[in-house]
Amino acid sequence: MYYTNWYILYIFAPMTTKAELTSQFILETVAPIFNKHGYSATSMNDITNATGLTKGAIYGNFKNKEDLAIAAFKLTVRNLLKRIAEHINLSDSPIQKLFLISDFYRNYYNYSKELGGCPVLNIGVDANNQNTLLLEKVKVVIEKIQDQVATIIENGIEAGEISTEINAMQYAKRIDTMIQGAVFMTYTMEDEFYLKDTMNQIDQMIHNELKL
Amino acid sequence: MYYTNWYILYIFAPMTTKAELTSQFILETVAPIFNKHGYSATSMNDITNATGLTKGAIYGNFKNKEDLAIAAFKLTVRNLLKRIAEHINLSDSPIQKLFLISDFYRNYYNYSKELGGCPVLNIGVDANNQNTLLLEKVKVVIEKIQDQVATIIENGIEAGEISTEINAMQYAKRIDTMIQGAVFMTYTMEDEFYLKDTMNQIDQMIHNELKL
DNA sequence: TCAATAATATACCTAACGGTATATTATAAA
DNA sequence: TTTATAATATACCGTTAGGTATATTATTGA
Repeated sequence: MYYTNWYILYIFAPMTTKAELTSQFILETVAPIFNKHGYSATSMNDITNATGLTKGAIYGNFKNKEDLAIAAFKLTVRNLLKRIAEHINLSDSPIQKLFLISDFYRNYYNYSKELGGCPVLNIGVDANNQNTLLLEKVKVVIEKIQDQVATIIENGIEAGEISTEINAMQYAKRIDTMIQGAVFMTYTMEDEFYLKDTMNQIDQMIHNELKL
Repeated sequence: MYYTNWYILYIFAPMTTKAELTSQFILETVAPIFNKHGYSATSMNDITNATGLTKGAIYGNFKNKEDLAIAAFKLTVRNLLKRIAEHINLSDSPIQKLFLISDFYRNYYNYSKELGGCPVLNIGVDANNQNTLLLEKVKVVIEKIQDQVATIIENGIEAGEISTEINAMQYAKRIDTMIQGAVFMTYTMEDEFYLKDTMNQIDQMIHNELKL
């Protein structure tokens, strides 16, 4: 089925070609599917059905299934990181930024459900022993997040809000580990308690161990 | 290819039929494959190749792929739980049992690699939104583990080793959540630091918050 | 308006999928 | 040793997999 009424979109994005719009549309449609079902459980048929497009359109815009999966993961993560960054920037204080991180993940269940689950957890586990390229992308994302948290902690130390005794990267990793554990438990047990309680635990940790 | 030299096994297990031995052999061979690659990424061809048996033998002993996957998961978990129980029983003191739990997971990376990864994490994520039956089994396992940890904490309270203020189930869940987070991070980042450091963190928590 | 080209649909490829009916062989009971 | 049955191998089923060549349509620039 051909479609011609894409001029509406074109008005708002005059620099993009039709193929670019199609690519973006495919990615946005497909990203939550890959995230939910995993790489090999997502078929090209699922993709054509969900988009209403044909294989010609898909393969005209993406080299193959793997290329599409990687691009979809990147899109999901880009949106997620942007959202986290926005939330963190609600305060200028490093220690408050830390509390804003836990605050973000307090409501992460509802938000991430729209993404088809937590992309870091889902693709991380799915890609392990399956897809080296995809796993590498997940690693980079985790490192990026940890670096950001570590930087906040370091800024907190410099600002005199956080104890100089603290190993910034160690605590960044601890926070990230606890978050991922809580995300896994909440999804597997279908119970938000894990996310909520773990965020309380992180807050408690910030208060008792980091804060001066 | 038919095989006739199974009498050797038969001597040591005289009560089992040939089919039971074959079933067990299939399960032990297949369990790590399912665990590693997930349900849909594991094909019946993978299974016949790994076992050296044919589809006739597989489908003679198992109803279908799902039945096989569930049986394989159960086997892996049974062995895992047995191993944990053995380790916990190295002490009679509840508080020492808690330390033995973190001690067990300190070396969990090497052990679980033999299983094809952590079955709770891998199958938990893999089965989510994919396989209801399998997900249900994972839930039961997690509940079982948490109940056991909670019971140990309660025994610790009764024995006067642990503060009466402590909510046993809450801390059981916290410990479990932190462990799963660490397992995920260690596998995804291929870095044992996460498991080691998180176990130190749990020990610290037991010392500072639970212990009287 | 018309040609050139970009983008998508259609039809089809081979291989692999899970699963099954049946033939063949191994084992057990007499 | 023979016969009944349990267990496994073989050959095959229809379907779906990812992917592609080509036809068709949309869009662009002159």
